[in-house]
Amino acid sequence: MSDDHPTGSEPDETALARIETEVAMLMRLGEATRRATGTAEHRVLDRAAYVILRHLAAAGPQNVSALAARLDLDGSTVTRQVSAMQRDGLIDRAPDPTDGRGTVISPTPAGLHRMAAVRAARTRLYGDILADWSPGDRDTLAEMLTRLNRALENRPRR
Amino acid sequence: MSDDHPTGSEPDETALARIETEVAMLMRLGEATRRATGTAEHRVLDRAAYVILRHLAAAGPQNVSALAARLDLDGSTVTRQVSAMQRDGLIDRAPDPTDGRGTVISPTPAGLHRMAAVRAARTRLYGDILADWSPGDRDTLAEMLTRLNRALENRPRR
DNA sequence: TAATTCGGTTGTATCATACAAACATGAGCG
DNA sequence: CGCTCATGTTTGTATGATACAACCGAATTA
Repeated sequence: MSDDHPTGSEPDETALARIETEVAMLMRLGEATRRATGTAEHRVLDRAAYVILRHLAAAGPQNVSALAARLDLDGSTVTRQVSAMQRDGLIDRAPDPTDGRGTVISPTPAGLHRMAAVRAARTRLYGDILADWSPGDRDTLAEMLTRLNRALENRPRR
Repeated sequence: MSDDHPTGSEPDETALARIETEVAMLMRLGEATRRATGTAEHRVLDRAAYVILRHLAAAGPQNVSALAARLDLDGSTVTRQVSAMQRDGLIDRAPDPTDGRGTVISPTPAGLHRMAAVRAARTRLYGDILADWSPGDRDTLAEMLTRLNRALENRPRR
């Protein structure tokens, strides 16, 4: 690659282009990795189901809209996700006592357990994948990913 | 792995767990970001269509199987993707002269043009999102993402 | 109280993807 | 050579993830 631009050397533009490239690739490979994390017995948690559980565990029970906003998903998508998760016993829905319209979603013990299992499996997988990385490099990667996500979360919305 | 565990503070395990968390989140946010890159006129390139074009541009024309292996996709998925891309004039298919079974996929000028446009738009978007990052941090992020992807590509396959 | 907004659900559509089966072609072997 | 097996590709079918629009009921507000 590295099509030389006529504007002289621009290391910054190059970094952005590389970030763009690698994020796109990570989307693909990460998807494949996710699929690879499933074992026969316990169905793989959906992309969204997993992050929903993670978020409920981290930030406490909350309603559909809050989840949708946080995960940048449409409300209808979250509704369907939590419906499926309720069917599977991963979350509970209860009417919001303070607002007759809302329903509060909370993880069930089974949901938390499943989430932890998936998380452990994936963490193990990353341990294998990054087996030959130094602790310092792992820390740097974790740090950079965290900062990237925070930046993405704060991006100006449509 | 090294003899991790109860050696007091274990920054390494924490780093892996954080990486796992942030990759999962990046999958979600990156998806949203991708959708946000589309303008009304030109349809957003699919997740796969974009990486297929990128790969064809970088590694030259190749057949369905090679693309599938490289992108960790099922062959049937690639077939359908390239069918759609052919319909849209983004790629050409020609019988492989050296192997009657194969078809060689190559990007069309229109496909390359579209790819470049999407790439530019996304790079610009990342420029906005990372506006307040130092060039050094951007380089570090790019570097870490690249290394992560290389590690994912080399992961032991099923 | 009527109008409006807000939270949630359902209807419908699209895309992304996989697995299995079918099919054609190439390769190796008796 | 002709059979068998592997390989490249496609098609059939299923599932999942997701959005947008339309809708309903409750809350808020003018």
